Amino acid sequence: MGAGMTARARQADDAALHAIGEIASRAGVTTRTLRYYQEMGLLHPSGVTRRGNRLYSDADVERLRRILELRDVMGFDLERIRLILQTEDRLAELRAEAQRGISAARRREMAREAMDLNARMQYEVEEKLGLLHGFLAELRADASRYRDIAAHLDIEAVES
Amino acid sequence: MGAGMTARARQADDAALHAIGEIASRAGVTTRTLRYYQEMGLLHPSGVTRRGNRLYSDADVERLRRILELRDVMGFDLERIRLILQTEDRLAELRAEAQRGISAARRREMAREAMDLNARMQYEVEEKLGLLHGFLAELRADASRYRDIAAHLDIEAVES
DNA sequence: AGGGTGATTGACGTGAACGTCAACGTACGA
DNA sequence: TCGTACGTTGACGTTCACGTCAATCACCCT
Repeated sequence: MGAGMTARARQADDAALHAIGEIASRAGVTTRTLRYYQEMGLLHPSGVTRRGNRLYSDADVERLRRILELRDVMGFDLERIRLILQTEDRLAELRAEAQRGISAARRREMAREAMDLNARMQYEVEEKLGLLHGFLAELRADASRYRDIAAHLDIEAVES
Repeated sequence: MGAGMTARARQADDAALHAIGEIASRAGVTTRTLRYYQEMGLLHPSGVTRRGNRLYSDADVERLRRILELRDVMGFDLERIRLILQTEDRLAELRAEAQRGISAARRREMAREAMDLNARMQYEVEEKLGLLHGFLAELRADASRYRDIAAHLDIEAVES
């Protein structure tokens, strides 16, 4: 498809779809990463040109942001991220109603599953927050010790 | 050396040296990891038997804890961790006095280097703390939405 | 009509952080 | 004395998360 279409992406009905290169550079990753995430079942572009070029929606961009957040901030591997997103997706389907084919029992199970996952992740984040606070305290303590040393060196400098 | 010596490690002068297997299992890593860290210049056992078995001191254990903290909490790679520990080590040497061979200018440079590194790391930790707080907020918001869905499902259950 | 740009699908390569295996040595308890 | 447990040094294997390259295709501009 090439460039130039960027400004004309918003045609009539489709709400702003973007090419892979644009999405990648905006997110600070390579196009290879996006293809790999698709291959891993993490992020499927919501559109495609007749030639086969991937088209990403704003929702896709948001999903990518979530993936990178889980990867960089929490340090999860891609399989873990896939499971998390999968659970969230299934819950989103629940909300979307029109899920008449799913039994009430199954729906309650899905909701419980998502809530369990959410609770576990909250616990992990809180734990990590505690560790990070401790680490920050260590750093500040080190800093004050460093200042003492620097002061000592200054005194030596004056004496000599 | 084998087992059994564990309790007799504290002989006369050396203050409690432990075998690699004990250290590894206590830290939740394998012995391979400890050997790899030595190979990478991250953690050198402070003792060794005449046959060649590694002996780790309590200070070594503390250093290992630092390494795993930097690896797991901050997500740094081993090279980055090596540089951090190296800078801290040099500063510790400064404090230990008896560094008459080092010029005042060099000592001041080392102190400044350590303080710069400390400041950069504090910034990174604070940044990560911010991201984690944001992530936790997302999770809590999700949780309340999930509760709504669960409540809705309960109402349906009552209706049916 | 031709060139530049950005996309596609394979397929193979790579670096980090270990895992695993072979061959060997040694101390301890029965 | 012998088996078991634990240690040693190579050396090769493995997984993850991409990087890189080749061959091809389709727009866009001049």
